[in-house]
Amino acid sequence: MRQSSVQLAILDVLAGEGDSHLSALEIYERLKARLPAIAPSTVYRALERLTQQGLVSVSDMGKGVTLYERVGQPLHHHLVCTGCGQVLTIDHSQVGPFFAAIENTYAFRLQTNHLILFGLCRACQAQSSTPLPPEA
Amino acid sequence: MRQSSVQLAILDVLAGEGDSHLSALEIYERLKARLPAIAPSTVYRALERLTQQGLVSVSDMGKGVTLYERVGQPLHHHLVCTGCGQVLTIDHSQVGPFFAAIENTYAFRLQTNHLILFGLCRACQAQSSTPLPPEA
DNA sequence: ATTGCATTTGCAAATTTTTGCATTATTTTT
DNA sequence: AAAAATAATGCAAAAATTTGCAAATGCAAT
Repeated sequence: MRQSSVQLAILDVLAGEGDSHLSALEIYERLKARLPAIAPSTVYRALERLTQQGLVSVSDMGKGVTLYERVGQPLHHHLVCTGCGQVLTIDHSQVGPFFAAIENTYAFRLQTNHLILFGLCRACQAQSSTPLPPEA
Repeated sequence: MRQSSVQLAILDVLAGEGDSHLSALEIYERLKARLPAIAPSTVYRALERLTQQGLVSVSDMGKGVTLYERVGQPLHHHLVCTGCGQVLTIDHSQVGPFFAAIENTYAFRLQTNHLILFGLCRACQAQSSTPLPPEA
């Protein structure tokens, strides 16, 4: 794998946005400022390589688009509430031992470093078990 | 949530294929036999509901498409090798305790019931650390 | 059975993502 | 430094997925 200006620019864009989650097309838009002739497919392919290299993580948060984020230390993961859309960030310490166990059991070297788990947050659990009564 | 013929038909199609992984469009094709006027968007939306209900699981295996599978007991998960594409199936017993810990720690009720983890299988690990020498 | 309401569906259009291929860059070899 | 080999890029087209909206359907309460 060789040096790619696009990859560097993508990392820079992600860092510039405070390492928040951006979609491929959002990254593409921001990239056009410095690389006017860039094509969307190039962004998709560069993101794919960055992901393979472990520099970027992919998050399908249940929106209609895939989001990308720069991988930094410490690693983190997310819980996404399917009720209210809230996103909780969880520390890698909760996940690391599980990953290690998988690697040992299956002689597998994990590249996934960013887990997205869906479910219901406490508030939405309460709401779904006790539906709101109609207004008095 | 009410009764939907499309949802029932989808479950039937998935069961008929031996509960293998099918893409939304593959399901759509098979559905057209019995529901000639069905639209792709209907399949996507029905799959989304089935997923929310925990009856179907979603797998992005790294191909260009999302795959769907009927959820059955016992639950299982997958390790996908990014080197050779091989898919290992792992038992839920490896994952259950981890899920339970997350639920307790964050008062979160997980709906995710099918994990896809990427990495390198043993063979591909060996290959990547010791690149094959050119043929003699 | 009929009515009223909320959900699901089909269709068309918009978006997002992937793919094939020729060209351009970068690295490696000579 | 050239040449050869390999990987990245741009472009256009294809494929996959999402969205808006009106019509159809299922459910519950008459």
